[in-house]
Amino acid sequence: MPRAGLDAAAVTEAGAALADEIGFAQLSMSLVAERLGVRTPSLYKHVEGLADLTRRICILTVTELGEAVRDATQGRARRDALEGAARALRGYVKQHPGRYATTVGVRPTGPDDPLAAALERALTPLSAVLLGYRLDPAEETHAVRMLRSMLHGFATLEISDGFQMSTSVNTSFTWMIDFIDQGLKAAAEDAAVGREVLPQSPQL
Amino acid sequence: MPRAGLDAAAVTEAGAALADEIGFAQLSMSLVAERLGVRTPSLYKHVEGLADLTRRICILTVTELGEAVRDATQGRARRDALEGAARALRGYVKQHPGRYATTVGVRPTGPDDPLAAALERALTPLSAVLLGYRLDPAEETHAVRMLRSMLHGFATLEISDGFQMSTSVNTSFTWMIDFIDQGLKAAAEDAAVGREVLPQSPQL
DNA sequence: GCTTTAAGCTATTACTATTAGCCGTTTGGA
DNA sequence: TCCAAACGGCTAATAGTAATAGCTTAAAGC
Repeated sequence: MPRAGLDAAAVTEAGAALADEIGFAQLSMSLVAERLGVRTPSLYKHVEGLADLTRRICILTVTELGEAVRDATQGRARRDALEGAARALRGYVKQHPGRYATTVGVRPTGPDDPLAAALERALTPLSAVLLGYRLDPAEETHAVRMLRSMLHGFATLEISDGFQMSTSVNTSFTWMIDFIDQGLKAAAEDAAVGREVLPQSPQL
Repeated sequence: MPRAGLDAAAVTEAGAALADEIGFAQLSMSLVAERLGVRTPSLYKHVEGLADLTRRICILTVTELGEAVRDATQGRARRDALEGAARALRGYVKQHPGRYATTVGVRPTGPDDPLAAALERALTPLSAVLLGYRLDPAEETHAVRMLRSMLHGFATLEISDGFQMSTSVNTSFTWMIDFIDQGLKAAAEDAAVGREVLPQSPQL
């Protein structure tokens, strides 16, 4: 019996691809094994089980997503960066709905969990986008959470075909980006007014 | 053998309660049967299977959610109504995470699907909230979608403990409501400027 | 009170994940 | 180069899942 040359990464990649094709809910160890031309129990030499496989796909996804958002915001600022990040995330989710589904409802088990690091790396470019708006530092966490909520919510509703009406989803998406951009500008102006009264004013 | 007096509604309610307690992913026909003091196959006299049960829980959830949002916005307008709707939705999801999980990734099969009607009823109060801001009618669908995305995204991230930092999630939530309220006001002003040039101006 | 309907049941089938243990391949050291 | 140990595939078996078939009896209607 020849070896298939598998390892954890290959099993994870096969599982991720399969999840995108048939949906995360339909993902099973047997189907992953079948795709790899191997019997089901063989997978357990590389991953600990379905839960472990799901977790590995999740980490892969968060990593890929973070890189996509980072690439899309490099060298851009404010609205350009915001739009780049938003479109990158939306595009990734549309292209990899099965992978993305593995990320909902999981959280790091501890600070040394590789998922924690991946999540932090993925959120960094979002923070960077907001940095360009020069918000009140106290507001930044709130803004990241809002941005994340909106993008995550939009993407999940879109892939499940949650938007009923025929109105263009693309137009709604652009409208939403504009809405956030305008709101962040306004919030930044408020913050700038606050900064003016400080001694080390940036205007001088 | 005495009868348990079950029907589809009772099975659905038991399933919904169980999903809230143990999580939707752990929901099974056997556990629902156990909770109702009945053998598993007996459930099939009332629901067609796990998929059907899930669908029924989903419809129940969307209905309850719509009622909660409607009650929370009755007699209020603009920011008050917005905050009421947002808090009602967030509160429901926190209280019924299992029920809510059944609603992600499902969509009506057709126009006569009871889920379609329930969804429309649930979205009506959201539209009503936005009506108070007197947006450009062409923007209203976009605004509903944005609002839905943000609230859905925030709620799902919160119940999965997706927000890492220690910064208060409550504060972030209020900040987000303010952000939207301010943005809608600004968008409404733009729309009002557009209306001014029309003959039947509302100012007169 | 009898008949019909329907709600429970047991038994069974066909999946699923997972573990135990075998056996041949590959690899690394003498 | 050969041998041993580690490792990656396998078969077989266990337990839990959804779902169906068909029996039996309780409830409802004439």
